[in-house]
Amino acid sequence: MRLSQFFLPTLKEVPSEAQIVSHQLMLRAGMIRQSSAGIYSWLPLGYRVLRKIEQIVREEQDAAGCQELLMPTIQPADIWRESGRYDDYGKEMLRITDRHGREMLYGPTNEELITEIVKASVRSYRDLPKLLYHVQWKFRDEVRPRFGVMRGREFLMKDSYSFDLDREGARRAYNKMFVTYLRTYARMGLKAIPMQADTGPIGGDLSHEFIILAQTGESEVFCDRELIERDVLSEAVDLDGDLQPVVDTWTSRYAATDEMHEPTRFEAEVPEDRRVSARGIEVGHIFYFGTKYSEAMGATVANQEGLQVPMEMGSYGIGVSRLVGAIIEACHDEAGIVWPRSVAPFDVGLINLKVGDLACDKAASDMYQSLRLAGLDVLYDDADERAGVKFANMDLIGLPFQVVVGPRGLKTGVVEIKNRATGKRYELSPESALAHLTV
RNA sequence: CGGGGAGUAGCUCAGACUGGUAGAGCAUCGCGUUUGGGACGCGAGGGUCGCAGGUUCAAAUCCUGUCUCCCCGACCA
Repeated sequence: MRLSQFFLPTLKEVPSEAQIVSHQLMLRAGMIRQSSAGIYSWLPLGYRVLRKIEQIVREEQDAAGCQELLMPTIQPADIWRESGRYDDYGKEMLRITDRHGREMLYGPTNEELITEIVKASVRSYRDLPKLLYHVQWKFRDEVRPRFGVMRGREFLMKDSYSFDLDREGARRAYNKMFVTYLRTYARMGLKAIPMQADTGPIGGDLSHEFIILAQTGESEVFCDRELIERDVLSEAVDLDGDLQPVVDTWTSRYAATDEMHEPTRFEAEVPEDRRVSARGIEVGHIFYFGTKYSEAMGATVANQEGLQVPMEMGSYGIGVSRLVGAIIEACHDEAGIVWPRSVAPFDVGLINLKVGDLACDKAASDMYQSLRLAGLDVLYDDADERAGVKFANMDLIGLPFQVVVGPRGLKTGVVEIKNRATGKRYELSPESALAHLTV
């Protein structure tokens, strides 16, 4: 993509409404624009990141045998009356009346709808287990939306639902999602720590929040350093095998948010040098809630004895749009965003320092071609701007690598590669620069 | 939902107390000088001062109402 053609409205100054760094940077980097309180448009750069995150989530869900479908955003009130949540959910649920006076709502979550779907088609234990998910916009009419996409009213969420015959089956599904979540966050360059959680309005008695550590996180968290140091992706796990031992290694170590924190237990269980107290952001939440919905809504299957039993259910959410903000909270510096490679909107930012200079234009354009041929996503700054502006903007949007083509380097036949995360620069021939970036 | 703050040019803000017909920096456009970390000079364009009433000869400014946004708290992916 050529920068001269890309819709990237960056801001030099910090808009006054943005208080936290991820919100400020998302506005400044031209990723989002606010439409109304807690509701945002995603501009091209932001949307690229959102889709990258969504794709990682999708791949990991698929790998766990979770099947993607898509449910509507607007739901009928009836099924929520059936579950008993129509009144429980309160004003946070956006209620709508259609032209015929039918009561509808913009879904804040989908337990009722998915239960309705599965109930209609699943009759026997032979049809179980089932793991289903979708990635879809939700609306929760928060009293106080804030922090940009971190607490928006409209947000993109991946929500999965498990259906099993019995508790053991449900536990297997829960464990599968537990492990899958760890992998999902790790692939985004995040350290996510599962912590025992309250179940809130979803209900149920087994639940974990996934918290990532970030200096500007909303809640205070306490955990064993050992949990942070684990390299999740290097641990090979068989998702179809028994995952309980894996889950146990995580849940046996101390990890708690401030509301669940027990200082005495913390000090008793964790050696002093491993005690971490930090800030955290909730980026996922998993629940086992048994037959709460299946019972209320009559979602039963015939078991081996031919008896009708309510299905055992769980639900599993990842805040996809929140993750965009959360990753920035965890990955930024003075100059701007520092994207982990896996979610970066482009792999490389190519800067032509002197547009109009024949040698620079040729070298930059050749480099642009080669990088793209090598399969990289490149943002090519071909705009006629001063060097300072180009550097500042490229740092702001945080692409993992910058390739700088300028008259100074070309004199000796080199281009410069800058690693955004480390700040290190390397002068290399165009060929070795290419090789360096395509390993 | 309780408490607080703010709406003036695309962005950041001044002007309001003390009413007299709107300003700066940045951004944009033109010209020139610059050109490896957010340049400089000259010139230009751009605002129903959130909206609706009221007071007044006169309202961005005073009064009333209303809408929106932000912050703190209780609630949440």
